Amino acid sequence: MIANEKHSQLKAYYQSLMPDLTEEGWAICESKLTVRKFKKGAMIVKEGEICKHVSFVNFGLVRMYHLVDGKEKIVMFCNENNYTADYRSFLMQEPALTYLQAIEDTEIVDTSFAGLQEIYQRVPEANFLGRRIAEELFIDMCRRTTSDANETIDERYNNLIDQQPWLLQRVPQYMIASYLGITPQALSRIKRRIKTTSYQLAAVY
Amino acid sequence: MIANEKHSQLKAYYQSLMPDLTEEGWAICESKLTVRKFKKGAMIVKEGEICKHVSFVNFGLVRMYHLVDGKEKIVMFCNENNYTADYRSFLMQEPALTYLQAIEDTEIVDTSFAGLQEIYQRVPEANFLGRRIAEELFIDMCRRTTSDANETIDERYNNLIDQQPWLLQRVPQYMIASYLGITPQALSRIKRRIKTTSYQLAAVY
DNA sequence: CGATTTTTTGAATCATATCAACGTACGTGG
DNA sequence: CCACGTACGTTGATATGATTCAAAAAATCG
Repeated sequence: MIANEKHSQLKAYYQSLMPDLTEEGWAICESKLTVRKFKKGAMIVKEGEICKHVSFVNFGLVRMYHLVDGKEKIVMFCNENNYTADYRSFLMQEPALTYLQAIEDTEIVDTSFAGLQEIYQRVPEANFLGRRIAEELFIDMCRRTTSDANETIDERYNNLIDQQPWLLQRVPQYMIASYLGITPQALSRIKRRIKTTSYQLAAVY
Repeated sequence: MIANEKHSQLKAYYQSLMPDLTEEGWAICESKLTVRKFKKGAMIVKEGEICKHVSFVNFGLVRMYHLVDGKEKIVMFCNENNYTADYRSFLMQEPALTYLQAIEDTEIVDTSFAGLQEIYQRVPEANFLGRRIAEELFIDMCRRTTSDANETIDERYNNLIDQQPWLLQRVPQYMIASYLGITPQALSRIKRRIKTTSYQLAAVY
């Protein structure tokens, strides 16, 4: 079925977190899903709106950012096979403090707040899933905070090169800079510094 | 009963999050609880150890901090009627990246990792609780991140005065500075700046 | 190819860190 | 009760690193 096709990635994701999800359980979940597409640059959530869905990214790339004094500060990027949302806004059903924007052509699978509550009620395993998603998000945030606290900017940029090299391919540098919490100029200077440093290291051998 | 006495605050907390928790359910939870006391200055969790419990604070005050280049960076304070833990370490059963220290004489109620898994299995509502706790932690972390991203240090100090005035009473200034991510000297200067600014404002009236 | 966007570079400026010294408060032992 | 030591807070001088503003160079796209 075509409907199945659209949700196959999400089904795999569910099954990886809930190994004993039944077909009936999945059918209930699937009945609550809707698919949306966004062109590159389109806004998915705007500050002040309530974030009405949690959205699983089938393909594409989404950035989450704050707008402060007219300047963007990127909080995170979400690529395919991850959930994206202003999860705080979604959970509390309060206005979002952030923007979510597709920065590539993007397809997402939405679950509404009411739909998720129904899933929690009718599919007992799903509370486990909800717990695991919140825990994962929390752990990610810890990682980020720890890295901000413990690492120099040079180290954080190097880690990004190691751990998310695809970001450098898919995202302009000024967004990387924003994500690292510095200006594009500062990042440019860091790159130069790292390049010359690694030449110096190479010369030692 | 004396045992009940020690857990009464936690029971109230559970009931606030799980209104339909049965007495049987609570009894199962309670059978997994243990109480520990720490003198002011005692370490609850050290970096490199696995955080074996989530701990509900009956009374006292706990700080969570990183040690980086021999310097402490405080991440959060936990006072009575809150959970404290290196929750990342606890969830993943991996070595902690942080320290937890009692900075007042403190009494906590522990739930072990194994104990919590058993609670999740035997008390269905508890998955909901676990989800809510993870969600709460996540939301708190969002708040913190948002505030770090959007506010000047002056604003963050002012917000702290408004929102957690008890911290100023119970915690030395150099810890507040560490929590705000600045040196004690910088905080001292901020205080002076704010004082003179508010005099100037007062003079307008 | 030309137009626009993105990145790089330079110089001036600002904020905070750092180093060092001094002031203050508190508590303990003589 | 006072004197001293320790811990905490304040203040000043200097250094460091990032930001800002401005402009040139490079890359991208229609």
